[in-house]
Amino acid sequence: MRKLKESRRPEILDAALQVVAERGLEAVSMRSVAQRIGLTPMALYGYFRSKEELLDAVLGRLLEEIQPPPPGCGWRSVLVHLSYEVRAVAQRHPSVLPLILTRPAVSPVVLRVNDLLYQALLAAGVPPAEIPRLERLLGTVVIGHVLSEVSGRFGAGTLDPAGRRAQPGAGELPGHEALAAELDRPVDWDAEFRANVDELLDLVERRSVAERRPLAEPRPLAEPRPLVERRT
Amino acid sequence: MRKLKESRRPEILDAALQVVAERGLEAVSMRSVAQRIGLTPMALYGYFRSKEELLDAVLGRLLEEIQPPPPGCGWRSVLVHLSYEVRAVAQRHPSVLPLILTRPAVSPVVLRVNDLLYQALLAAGVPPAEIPRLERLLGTVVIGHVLSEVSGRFGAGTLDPAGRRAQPGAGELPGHEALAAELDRPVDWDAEFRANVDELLDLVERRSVAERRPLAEPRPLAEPRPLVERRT
DNA sequence: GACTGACGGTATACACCGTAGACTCGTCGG
DNA sequence: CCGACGAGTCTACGGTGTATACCGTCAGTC
Repeated sequence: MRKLKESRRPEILDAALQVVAERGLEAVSMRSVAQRIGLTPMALYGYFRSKEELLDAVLGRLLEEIQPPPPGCGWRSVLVHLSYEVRAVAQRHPSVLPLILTRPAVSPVVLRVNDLLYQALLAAGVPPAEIPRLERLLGTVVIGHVLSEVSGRFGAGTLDPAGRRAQPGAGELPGHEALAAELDRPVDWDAEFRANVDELLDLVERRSVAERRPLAEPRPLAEPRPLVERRT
Repeated sequence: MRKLKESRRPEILDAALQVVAERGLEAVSMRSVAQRIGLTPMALYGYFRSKEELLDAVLGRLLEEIQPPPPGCGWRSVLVHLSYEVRAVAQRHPSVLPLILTRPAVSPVVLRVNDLLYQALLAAGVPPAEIPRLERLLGTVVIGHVLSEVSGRFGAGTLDPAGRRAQPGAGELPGHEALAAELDRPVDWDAEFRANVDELLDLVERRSVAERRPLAEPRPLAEPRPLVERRT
């Protein structure tokens, strides 16, 4: 039997990942990827219809690296675990990450992860009408944070606050001045990520019906607000 | 006096915005932009050192469209206003948005917006040590939501849930099945954005010291959309 | 054993891209 | 009048994605 056509797809994706790891995302071209495995650029078109489709496949491969949560742990642990896994994958392949918001990313693996999120939110006792929105919010926060961390939105702008304050006319930025001490302090991104996820999960917990377990810590008057009514 | 070189920068940025509005972000090239105002591609290099710098300037121009909040309104109104402004700008120029997370975006206008956020959080009574993180979280949620909405992460994948459930082996996605009714319902993205911002601001309020006003006070459910109308 | 597809891959070509370098002007101060 | 200068052009180079045509090699089948 001849070697199946599908059999070289992983090889090509590996090559693409190598290129992106070594020389950045914009160094990925059909020529550079093909050359790495001794092929002609046009050979890749037997496996992917376009460069776009190849990049989508690269992203899919990345997402397959996220490990499923250990069975039998509570909903909160599941959500925490998945958040950390996403961040870990992102940190392993920082240059590829921008694809995740540029491309629609509808792949089986995304479906599976989403399903785990749905199950966890169901187990948490969140009313079903709220679940899709909360799942999207959680995903947005996790992906948004990781992407900002990796692609520089949190980077130079935030890390050199002294220079930033000096830039415009003096006294133009009273907020920055009042917070100078805090802004100069280096940031522990791990801790910040943990705090954000934790806070989001508190929010989820507050949305759960029946308050199955009254929040362990005495949280001062967190009156659950009536939801904005959605219609349509 | 000779016409200053700086004088044509806005013209070039307008041309770039037209190109991106009509033919998408990847249709922006030095050639296409220059042609639109009757110039040679190389002429642009007198105003921008590279295409990258031009795109950064385009993004900066967009951010300048966001209107400052009307003076004298409360911290919560300020934050709501700014969130909605960002979303409005994004919806006016959806194709340009991916730049905002791809590029570091350190510009004076970003500084000014951040400063307004800092001031609002200070006014809310949030302890200073918490403010930088909360500002980043708020920004991440707003930008992440808008970007997901615009660039398709919320799009095809979520909008055709029936087809998605049919894709993998039956029974592989118990979460999706349990939520089928909810997932089939069309989504009101305006309402979802409002709800997310509102929830984040509740979170901010809960972080504020002294609980200056105990939240029992009836807050108008629907924040009236900022009245300030833009002109350009 | 010869014939026939199909398949993996190649070669060539095209239109386009960002941009470096040298060039041409029209205008200005002296 | 002259030199300087700055805005803009021309040409060219190396790179890109990919459409089209082509080729050798194998699996089966007669």
